Amino acid sequence: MATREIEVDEILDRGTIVEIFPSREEFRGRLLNGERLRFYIGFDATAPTLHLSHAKNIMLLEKFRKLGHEVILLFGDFTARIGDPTGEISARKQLTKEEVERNVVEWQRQIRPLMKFDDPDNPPKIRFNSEWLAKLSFEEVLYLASNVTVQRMLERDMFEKRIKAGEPIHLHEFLYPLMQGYDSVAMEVDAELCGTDQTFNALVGRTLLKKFKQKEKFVVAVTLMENPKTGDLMSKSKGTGVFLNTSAREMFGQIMAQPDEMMELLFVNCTFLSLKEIGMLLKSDNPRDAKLRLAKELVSIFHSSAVAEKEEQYFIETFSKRNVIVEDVVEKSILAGSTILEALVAIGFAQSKSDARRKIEQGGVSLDGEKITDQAFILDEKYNGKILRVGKKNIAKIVF
RNA sequence: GGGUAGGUGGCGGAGCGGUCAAUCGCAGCAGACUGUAAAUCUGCCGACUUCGGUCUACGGGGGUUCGAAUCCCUCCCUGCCCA
Repeated sequence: MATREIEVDEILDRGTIVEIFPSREEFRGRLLNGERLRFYIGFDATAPTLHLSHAKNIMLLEKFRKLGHEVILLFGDFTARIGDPTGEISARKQLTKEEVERNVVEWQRQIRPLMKFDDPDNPPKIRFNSEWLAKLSFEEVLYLASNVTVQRMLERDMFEKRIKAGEPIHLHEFLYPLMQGYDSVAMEVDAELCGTDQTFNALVGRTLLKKFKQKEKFVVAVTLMENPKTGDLMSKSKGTGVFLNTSAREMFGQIMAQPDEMMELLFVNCTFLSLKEIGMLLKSDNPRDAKLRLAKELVSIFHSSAVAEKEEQYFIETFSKRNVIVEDVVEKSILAGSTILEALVAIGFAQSKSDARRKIEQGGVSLDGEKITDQAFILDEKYNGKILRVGKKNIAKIVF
């Protein structure tokens, strides 16, 4: 059937997939010959917050699931103890079973809009790699390790970089690719989706699977959410992330705060718009309009189109026209009689009183549009319902 | 095991007895300009403060000194070279 081919090619060529091992053509052939393949993607579930990069991967996996393939979300609860070698020194704290379970519940809640968990015919599966990794004996680990050479390990760019930079590499970090590789063996998967930074690990898995089970595993390397201009990844610490567990309003704002050069990546990987339409949007006169559309698309996916519509209006009024819609602002309750300093800290608009002081001194704090200059300003009931604004982004209606 | 160079704020990296809450760069915050983008400019960037100050900080501990991030002892950690 030609329609199937078109579907498959769309997935393979959209741009999300960067590289396929051993080759795109072999993978395509297997996708088209009617067999049901087992896909998996691994997550480090140490943090309960997901961002769009996770979303992108899950959206891709969902496409394969819809084609009828089996998909597994693997939570690396065991590998999380080491952490993928990124430069951090020591073994990470082991998460308790409860913490892992809580994280998984939280994850599912956040990705529910992206994947049909309750599909009766082909539900996605969730697994944990402690299931097999925690059981390996030292002997088995040795055997595993005997299949990979130090030279091969040193090929990994991260290790190479660290050697060049004179940074330590701990021996246990070498085990990370082995463990991740063993996941493939334990689950006997046909394909692994991974970020391009994980290709090495995934390929180790390919080697192991071939050796132990005489099975060909495809490695599908997926683009990273990397700023094409600066090379920075979307990250929390740089404040460039778009997080999935936020309100529609915050998400809208986070998208609008994205650099222009991120738009194409986000459109292609995180929306369902056609490449043609994306191309047209990116050519529009004011990049801001394309970004508004992007924000609306994404908020629609994670919340609803009605909410997205409303948030767009809110955004335009509040930030473009600088009107404040009083009824529509988040309420923050504070204690009557608090000083402005205490209140700013209490509602999270300042990190400390010192920080709050600075913000006031610098003219960043206003109440109902009037700048506050007095640090000793007292907030009491007569200000109930007034709008407190700190900087551009922090707006709240204060209630007592 | 031997030698050698190091461990400073979110990161990079100065300082090597007082004037160090610690030069500078990045990141961050506030303001101006804007499209909650970028670039640019200005100011800020440990905490508390009755704005006089006070407290906590330069791997850990101990010491010398009126005074230590800076000197000494000891412990821990890391790179590199040799074995």
